[in-house]
Amino acid sequence: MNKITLKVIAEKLGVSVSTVSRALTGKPGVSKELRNKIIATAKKLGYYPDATATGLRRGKTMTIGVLLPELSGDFFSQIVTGMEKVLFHLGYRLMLCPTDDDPEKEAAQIKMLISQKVEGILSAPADMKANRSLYSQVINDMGIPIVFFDRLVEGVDTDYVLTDNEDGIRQLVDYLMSKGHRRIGMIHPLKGTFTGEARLRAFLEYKDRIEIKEEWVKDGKSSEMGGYEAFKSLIREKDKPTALIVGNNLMTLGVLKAARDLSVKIPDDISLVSFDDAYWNEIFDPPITCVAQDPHQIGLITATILLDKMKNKREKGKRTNVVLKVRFIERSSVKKVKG
Amino acid sequence: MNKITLKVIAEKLGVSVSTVSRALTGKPGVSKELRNKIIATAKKLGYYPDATATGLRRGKTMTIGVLLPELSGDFFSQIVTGMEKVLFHLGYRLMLCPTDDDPEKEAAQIKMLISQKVEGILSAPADMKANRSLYSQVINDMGIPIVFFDRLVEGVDTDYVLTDNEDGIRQLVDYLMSKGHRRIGMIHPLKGTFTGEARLRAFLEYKDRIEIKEEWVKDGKSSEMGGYEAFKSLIREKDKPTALIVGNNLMTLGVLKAARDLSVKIPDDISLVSFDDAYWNEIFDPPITCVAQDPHQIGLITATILLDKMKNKREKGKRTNVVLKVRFIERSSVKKVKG
DNA sequence: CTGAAAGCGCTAACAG
DNA sequence: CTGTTAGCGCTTTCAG
Repeated sequence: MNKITLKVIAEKLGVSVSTVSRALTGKPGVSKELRNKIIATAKKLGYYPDATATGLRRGKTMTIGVLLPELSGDFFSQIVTGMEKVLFHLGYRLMLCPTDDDPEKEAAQIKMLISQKVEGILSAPADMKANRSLYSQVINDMGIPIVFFDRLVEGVDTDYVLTDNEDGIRQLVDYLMSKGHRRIGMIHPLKGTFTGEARLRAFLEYKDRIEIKEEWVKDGKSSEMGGYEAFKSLIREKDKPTALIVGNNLMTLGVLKAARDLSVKIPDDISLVSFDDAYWNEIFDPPITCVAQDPHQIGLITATILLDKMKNKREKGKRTNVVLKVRFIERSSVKKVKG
Repeated sequence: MNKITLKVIAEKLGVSVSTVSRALTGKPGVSKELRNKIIATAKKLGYYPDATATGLRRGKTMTIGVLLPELSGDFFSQIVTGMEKVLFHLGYRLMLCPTDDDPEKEAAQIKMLISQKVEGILSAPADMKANRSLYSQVINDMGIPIVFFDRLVEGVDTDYVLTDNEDGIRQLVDYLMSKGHRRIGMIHPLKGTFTGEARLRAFLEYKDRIEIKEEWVKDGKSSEMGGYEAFKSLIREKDKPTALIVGNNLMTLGVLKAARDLSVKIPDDISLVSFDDAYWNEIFDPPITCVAQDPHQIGLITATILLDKMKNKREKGKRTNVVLKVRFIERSSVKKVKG
């Protein structure tokens, strides 16, 4: 049960360590027979290359760090699945780092990834500004390529894959208006996050065309629980909006639960539209009208861009910035009202 | 922008590398002042310890491998969140490895984890038997502790945290019987997986007490898509069961979608119960009766057991085997019928 | 085609 | 309290 290293194999075969290394890593410079013999005994002995040694020697580790708010929830896990799909076959592993949308935890994770000598980082940053200098340091001083997805940090010059949040919100509001709604509320994603700010801002731009009371706008904290609470307090107002925009799919879940608990009928008592689709949105009664992103696709694209950056590290100035459109899906969670 | 290593710091301060190492790792044997000075300049210079070097030197890496069928889906991501909760604060990182329930991919991931020198592995194995000898080799030859969760591999002697699948199925069937159902079908999780086999087997034990036609039992492949297809083909039978057990929450989603697409009314046309709860189960119309696991809890327990194994590596014989009970939740997806 | 040698950055005896 | 030394296992010149 002794540890099997190159040296052990080399001694067993009476050759040198470097030859064994070359044979096993598929490098040229070993006769075919010798190579096969080496491969055979490596397998027989149960040799597993030591990634820490390789990593130390080469300064690279074949691992990609992924920073994201949370593992649970449909949206990010779909994204990660997409990333994994493109990266796994190329031999890369993912190191997933949940930040809980806490900039300090995010910073700790970033430092950890630096220590790990990751070859690249994919990040949906916790906060729009908090770790700006750390991110810049990673890119410039450490030379680790970063691609942001879903969210970004202002002032950090790098590639990103975002969704057109403004357009998404506009599609939602315009639709509601077309159905006669003029009094609209919103439960938006966590304040401080890129998506939270962007979606809220886009919504508030309608303040001259529709009625938006301050009490109709709540921070749903991006979570089921937050959406649940926000809806409860919003629906308690005597003067209610006729329609509500919910800023992501987790919060929609919470809102629906709250509506059920309080016997609020959708769309009769209040109309509802959601940013993000989800498998269950179509099954609910009523099915939820929404604008849909394609998280799996986001993952694929983001990973592909990183790969490209890692390959062509020369073209320093090049930036790939993608902004994806959402898809509007009309279902039955909005009723027509008189202006 | 040169790489900052212990050596750089040492030279800058005119001390030796080992002193710097001791100071930075909090080991005794450095005067308080010197230590502070070292810590200060390390920070000023932007020093990040090289995990590959530390890992190589110590043979340990502070990382835990997690093998699981998939990242997406509520169940496993909740489990992982639980694991992360206990492991992160102790300085461990998780390396998540999706297997897609494919034993070959699983084997590749395991070998990768060995190479990575992980300190422990948490696994929901892809197949009940496929990688038995590899798992045993990891435990015995490599000395890497493993804890199985949700599923296990037969014949691999190690700790595990499972759910009482048999009891869960029994509660479901008994409940259906109490509502008068005697013709029951099942859409079970992927054949070959521990949970798939266990839940199916438990169900089939009722074959003398209720009617179970062969066409009423389908493999839903553990996925939404699989559940969707299975339900479609099942409901097409002229002779249908009066009630259906769906073997996990992803498949339930698919079944509900199919029911909607085909205008099959639940519970009027067919009654439904589900293994696993989910946030949305309560919101659906009708809300779904089910037996619930607590995935977050599973994660916490599994991680805790692994931690314990890593600490007390001496007690080789000790095994912690947990079997968790499910919680029955009655909602409205089953109607009473006449026996 | 093959071998010898020099480290990658860090830790852990062992001396002093 | 601090420094010196010897590697961890691997890759990569540089010779032959």
